Amino acid sequence: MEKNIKRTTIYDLAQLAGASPSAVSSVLNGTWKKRRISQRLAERVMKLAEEQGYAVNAQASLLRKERSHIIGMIVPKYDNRYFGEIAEQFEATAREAGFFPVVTCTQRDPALEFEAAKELISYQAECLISTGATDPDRISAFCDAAGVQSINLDLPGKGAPSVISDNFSGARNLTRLILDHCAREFDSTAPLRFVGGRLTDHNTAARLEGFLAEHRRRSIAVPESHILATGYSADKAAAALADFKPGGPTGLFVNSTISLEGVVRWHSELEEGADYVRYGCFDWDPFGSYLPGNIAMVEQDVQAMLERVFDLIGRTELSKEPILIPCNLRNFESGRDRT
Amino acid sequence: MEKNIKRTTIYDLAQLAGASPSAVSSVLNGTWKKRRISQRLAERVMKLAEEQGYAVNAQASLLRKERSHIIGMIVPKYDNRYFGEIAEQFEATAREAGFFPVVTCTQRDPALEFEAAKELISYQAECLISTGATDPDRISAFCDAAGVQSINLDLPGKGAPSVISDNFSGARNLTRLILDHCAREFDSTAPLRFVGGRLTDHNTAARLEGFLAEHRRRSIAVPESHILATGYSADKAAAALADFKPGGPTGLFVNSTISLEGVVRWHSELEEGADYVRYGCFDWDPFGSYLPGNIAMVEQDVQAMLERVFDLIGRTELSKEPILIPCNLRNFESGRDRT
DNA sequence: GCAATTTGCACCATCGATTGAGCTACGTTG
DNA sequence: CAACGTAGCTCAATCGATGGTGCAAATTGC
Repeated sequence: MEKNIKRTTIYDLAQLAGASPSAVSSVLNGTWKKRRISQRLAERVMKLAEEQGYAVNAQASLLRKERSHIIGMIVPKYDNRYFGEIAEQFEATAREAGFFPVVTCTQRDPALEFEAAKELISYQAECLISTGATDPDRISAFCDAAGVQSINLDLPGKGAPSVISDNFSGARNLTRLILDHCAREFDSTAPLRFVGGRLTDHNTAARLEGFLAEHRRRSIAVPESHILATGYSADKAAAALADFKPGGPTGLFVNSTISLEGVVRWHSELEEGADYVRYGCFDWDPFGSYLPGNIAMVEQDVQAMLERVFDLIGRTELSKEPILIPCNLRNFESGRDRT
Repeated sequence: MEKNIKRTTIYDLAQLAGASPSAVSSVLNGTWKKRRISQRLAERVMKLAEEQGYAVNAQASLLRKERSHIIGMIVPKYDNRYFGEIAEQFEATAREAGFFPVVTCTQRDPALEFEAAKELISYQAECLISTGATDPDRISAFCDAAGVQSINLDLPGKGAPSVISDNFSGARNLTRLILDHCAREFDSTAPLRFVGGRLTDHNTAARLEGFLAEHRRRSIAVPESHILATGYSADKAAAALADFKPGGPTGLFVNSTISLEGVVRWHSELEEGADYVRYGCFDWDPFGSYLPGNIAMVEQDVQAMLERVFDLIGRTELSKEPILIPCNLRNFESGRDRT
């Protein structure tokens, strides 16, 4: 770290080895056999590179090469298992496919999303995955203009192919399970409450539709006051429920684990009636099954989603109709399925 | 996406604008006033750049410039709040400081850690943060040789300055709380069990020391069989406890939220005696306070850790003695402190 | 022993952006 | 009207790695 020493370059190594920079380059990038460099020189150069702590300058190398093999992803947050798993699996899958993954977290901030996307394109990313983006179309428009492929994940857009969960079916199945449970355990046919998320958000809207569809199927009317999609945060969910003191069997559909935090807080602070509250949550968390009253969670199939995403990479003329991936419903009612 | 169109360059824009590439360059990088480019030309170029979806080629730009402003971080996993928060806050702090953060996840794989570190250095990162690295010294040795600053976070190393939690004190305080609680609630002075982690890992070792120190202070002997540091995974923690059927008041010190998953599974499957189990966990999770039997969690102070890390950046002649950051003990006993 | 290969490398243009050093045309001043 | 200034550019070298081409020297074939 002494001063800002210039990094070692192939020119330095060439001098030390008494060879030409191009010979050094070909030794270090593995093309030396094709270029008929002797084993002797190759070994000398590799030893020197090791000693000098040489690392190729990717900027220079990529500038010269055709492809960057960089693949970018923007992600809103790392504060839940879903996005954490997406980032982790994306990196692993990308590496396996010979890409260099770069993931960046944009805090659900539309301006930052766009800035980050531009930065990734500056770095010559060959493809950009917008995960849960607030304004995916702005990003895909920019990618289009720059001639870079883009794919939406988790939230759909109109400007690029989208891979998303089948929110409608997942929500309908979860609603069905909670309603069934309330009927069985409490003999109740009261409508559930829908807590968390934002209706302007496609996923929340699709989940609400599934929620309502199942109620309709059973001819249960859902009053407007039961739709508490007041935003994404534990505090907002808790606030939305603050005044609600359940007077009997109560079922809740919780939209996201982050909202679940608020619901559980509300639930644990209830003075009475807590034992008659049952809920299920769209999204999974390992501790979810141990929360009193939680009877099921919907786990999105991250692996399948990413497989579809990687299928799309490099392909052209793709439909922009969202590709729906089924979710897994994890049922905790009987204590099973906790792994 | 039609074919592999060449990306737009300043040469393309220069042609379209009827100007020279250098004029275009200076317009787009903001130095045009200094270089006495007319407002008229500047506006024309910027409009064209917009239309053509121009994005500067960072490879070319960085190759020419002195500094990259790239700052790299490797992180083991995104499967818990601690590392998620580290990654998220690191990115935010780095951006504020004018850096371009690149975070990559290495799955606790030593080989991948090293590969990823080398890649980040290839990309001309000015500084590399090794978070929870299995073999941080190998990485810092390489960084040293390449003339790049490196800093260890979460787990210490000998080759670079380290910022870590005060695991000893945190563990001692947690142990104290659990022992106090067991004494108060059950009138028990039995030694706790230590579950999860690996003793070869510095943090586990330091926490075990804190755990033992508090027992010693109270003259409570801890049998070897109570040290169940059999690895990092829910399954391993559950397996370590599988044969243990508590015959009375029982206290557990759980080392990491990932181990906690296993402990909670074991706890929830106990046929009897579950009501007499109390535990606390080193590391925090938002659902932790709602788990039956969980009386406290240790939250590591990510913000403070990262502040110290950024203090160190760019400085030289730093001590390699680990910098200890105090942890926050979250006490759930009375239902407080759940936020 | 001489031509024909083959081996082993060096030379140099190139990728796109940056930046110090000009260069030109116009206007001003004395 | 010559000398000078300045606005508004352009030129060209440069960053480090790559890979096509070229060219001695060493080796082989006959």
